[in-house]
Amino acid sequence: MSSFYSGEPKYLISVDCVIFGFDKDKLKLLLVKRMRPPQEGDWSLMGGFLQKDEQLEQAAQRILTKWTGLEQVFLEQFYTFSELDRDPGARVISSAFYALIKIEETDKELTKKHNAEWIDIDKLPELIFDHLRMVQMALEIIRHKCRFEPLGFELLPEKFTIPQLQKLYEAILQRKLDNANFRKKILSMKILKKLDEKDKEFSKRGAFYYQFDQVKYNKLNTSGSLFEI
Amino acid sequence: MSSFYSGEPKYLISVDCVIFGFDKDKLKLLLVKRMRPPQEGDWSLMGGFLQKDEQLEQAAQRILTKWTGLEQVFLEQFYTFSELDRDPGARVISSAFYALIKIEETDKELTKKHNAEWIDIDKLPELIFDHLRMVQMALEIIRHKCRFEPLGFELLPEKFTIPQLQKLYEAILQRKLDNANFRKKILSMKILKKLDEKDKEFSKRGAFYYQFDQVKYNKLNTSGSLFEI
DNA sequence: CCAAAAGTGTTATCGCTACACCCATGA
DNA sequence: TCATGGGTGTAGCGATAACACTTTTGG
Repeated sequence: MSSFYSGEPKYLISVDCVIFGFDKDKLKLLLVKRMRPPQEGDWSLMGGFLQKDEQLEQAAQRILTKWTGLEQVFLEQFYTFSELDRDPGARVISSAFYALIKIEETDKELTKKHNAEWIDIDKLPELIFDHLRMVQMALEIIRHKCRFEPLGFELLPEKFTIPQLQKLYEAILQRKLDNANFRKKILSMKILKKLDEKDKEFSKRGAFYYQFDQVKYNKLNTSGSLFEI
Repeated sequence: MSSFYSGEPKYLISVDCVIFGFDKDKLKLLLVKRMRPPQEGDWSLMGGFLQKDEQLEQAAQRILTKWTGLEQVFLEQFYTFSELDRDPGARVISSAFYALIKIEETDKELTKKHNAEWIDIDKLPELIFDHLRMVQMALEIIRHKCRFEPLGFELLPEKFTIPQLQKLYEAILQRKLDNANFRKKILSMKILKKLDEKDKEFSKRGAFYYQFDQVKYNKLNTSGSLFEI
C-alpha cells in the first residue's frame, strides 16, 4: 500500500509543550535545563519525538505526564513549526502544544528530577531554537481565548476566591481590572458555586471560596450564550 | 550533528488546504477529484507532500498556486492531523491550512485542468480520509475569527456593496442579520471607502460600491480598537 | 404606480465603566 | 481604631436590537 507514496521525503517530528501555571499573582512557565546536546545546559520547553504508535496529542500528553505527573489536563495543539533551520541538529518539524495546569497538583519530585523549574512569565531566560516564539504565540492565544472560554479555572486550585481569579486574569491580560465589575461579570454568568469557607491568606476579613461548576457552564454554552470577560 | 537524534522515527508529512470562496450568496469550497490511488475518483481537499527544502507554509502556498494560480492570499495553518490510520495508504501526518480567496481572481484553466470544482458549503460530497473533519474545523475557526478580524474582505472582489458583504457574513455565520444595523456597524468602523459607482445586478436602485481600506484598518487596529461584527 | 431592494431614523434596553461607599477583622 | 482588602450600589454613557420608515428605479 505505502508504495503510492514511495519517493516522498520523511521527517523527524517532535512535540514541544508550553506549560502554564499560576502562583500567587504570577503566570509561570515550566521550563527545563536541557540535558543533552545540542545546546546542553540551556533552557527549553518540554519536548520529545513523536513515536511510531502515537499521534501528536498522545505524545504531548506523554511529555506532560513525564514532567508533571499529571493526566487529563487542558492541553491543546496550537501550531506546527517547520522552519528549515529551526533545530541546528537536524531537520525537525515540531508541533507545539500549550497546557494549563494547577501547579499544586504537580508531582514535585518528578519536576525536580528532570531539572524543570517554574519561571515567571516576565523573567524568562534565553530559550533554545524557536521556543521563545512558541511561548509568545501560546501567550497570544490564551490571551485571546481566555476572554471567550473559561480557561482561567484550569490554572487555579479547585477552590479559589474571586480576588484570586481576578489576579489570574490580570496576569494573563496584563492589565488591572476593576474589582467591582469583574466580580459582577463573573457572578452574573452563574457558573461558580459559592462555598461556606473563607480564605484568609490575603486579608483579615477573608474571601469566600468558590468552585467552577462545569455542569452549569456546559448548559450555558450549549444554550448559545457565551462566557466572556 | 544529526547523530543526536539517530534512531528516532521519521514520517511522511503532507499539507492539505481548505480553500474558501464566495459567490452570489453562497460560501464555497474548492474540491478536487482525486486522480491517483488510494480512493481514486473520490473528492478531496487540495494537498501534497512536504518537500525537502520547504516549510509547511511554503508547501501550502505551492499547492494553492498550483490549483488556483493565486499568490499572496490569506492562508493560515490551523491544525496538524496525526491519527494513526487517517490515510490508509501509509502513516502520513498532515498539516491543514485554510485559504480565503476571491473566486473571480482564480485561473479557471488551471482549476479545470486539475479537476477542481467550487462546491457549495452545504452541498459537500463525501470526502476522503479526515478531510471532512478538516473542513468542519476550518469553518468553526473562520466563524469565530470573522467576528474579530476583517476576514470577509478576502472573499469579495476589490469593489463590493454593503448588501453583498452582509450576505457573505450571513453565509459564514449561518444566520440572518438586520440590514440597518449591519450597515451602521460596518460603516461606523470607518474602514471602507465609498466609490461613486453603483452595482445594479441585484436591484433596480443599485447599491454603492465600497472598497476595504487596509491603511485605515491598520491604524484602527494598532491604536487598540477592534474590528468586531 | 407598484414591488423590491437600498438605505435612514428612532427608541428602548442592556451592559459596561467609573467610582463612591460599606464591611469585617487582625494588629 | 485604623489600615487593608473584600464586597455592594449606582449613575451615566454607549452600543445594540428591533422595527418603522423613506428612497430609487425598472418593469
